[in-house]
Amino acid sequence: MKKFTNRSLCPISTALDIFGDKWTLLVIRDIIFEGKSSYGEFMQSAEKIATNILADRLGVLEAQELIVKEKAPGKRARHFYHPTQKAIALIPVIAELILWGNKYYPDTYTHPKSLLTDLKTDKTNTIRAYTEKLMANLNHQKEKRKT
Amino acid sequence: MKKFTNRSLCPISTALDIFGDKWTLLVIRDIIFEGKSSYGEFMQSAEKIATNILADRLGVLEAQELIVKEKAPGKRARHFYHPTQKAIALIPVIAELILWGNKYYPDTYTHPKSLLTDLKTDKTNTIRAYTEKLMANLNHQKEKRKT
DNA sequence: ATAATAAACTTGCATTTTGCAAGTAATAAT
DNA sequence: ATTATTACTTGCAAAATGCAAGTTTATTAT
Repeated sequence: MKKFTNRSLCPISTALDIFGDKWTLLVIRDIIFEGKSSYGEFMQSAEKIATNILADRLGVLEAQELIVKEKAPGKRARHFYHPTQKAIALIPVIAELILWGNKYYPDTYTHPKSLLTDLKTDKTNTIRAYTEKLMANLNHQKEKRKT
Repeated sequence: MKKFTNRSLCPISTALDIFGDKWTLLVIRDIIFEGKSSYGEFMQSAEKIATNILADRLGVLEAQELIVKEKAPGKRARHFYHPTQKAIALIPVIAELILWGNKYYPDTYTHPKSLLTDLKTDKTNTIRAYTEKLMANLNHQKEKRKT
């Protein structure tokens, strides 16, 4: 696993200490915008992450409390990876990244396709909608844990 | 120099292909928020970038047209590195990164210190103010080039 | 009960990137 | 002419990445 060091007390560098690489934010993207939650689903993304890198990044994300790992009920040796509030709070960052990326690389597109058009049309409400939906799931799980 | 490949047509992965590492965005930060413009100034930042990494990243940023390199008039072997519109357009991304970083790592702070409080108080106008100031400089240089 | 299948990793190893120290080239001040 | 400053380049060790293959645990099929 990657070692974790804080290079400075800058909030940008502190954020980059966690996900300043080519892969970590793509896993977050898959979880947040594509609704993916399992190892196999992450492996299927277009960028073709290597299995050892994926395992490492899931470990980092869990250690930094951006995701929680849960045993899937009944289903084989399957696990679910769910976002925490800390990951959900990255939605505005990723939304701005999408807008920037598409502005300067217009051939790019998102999954789902509507995400990009929605962001261009009404950024604030699109971010709010994704955030609220994921926060609701998060509360729903907490409820389950209580019972 | 780092080789450049597009892993997919996702705007996020395309953006990360350029600055998905621990250093590139810090150089952009120095240029945009701290008004730095020379090699020596970048070297002085708290994170202590290695000189070969800095040289590499300045090359990437120039190749990707996020900065332009200019010979400093009269002054030694000095160069200036100025942001292009493409770099200035990253301000919203970095602003959201700052807010996220400080929310989950409250000990962090920005240079200048006012930047963080301004973003918390009025994100939209803070982003606009930084953007307009840098865009004005950019236009001013174009004028100079004409004469 | 046994075998086959599937999901989620782990391991080994070659390649690439990073980090650190030292050296060099071009210009300018003294 | 000598020294200092700025912006690099080079060499090398350490770490991260990428690829292929193997392992583990659990479930389904026979």
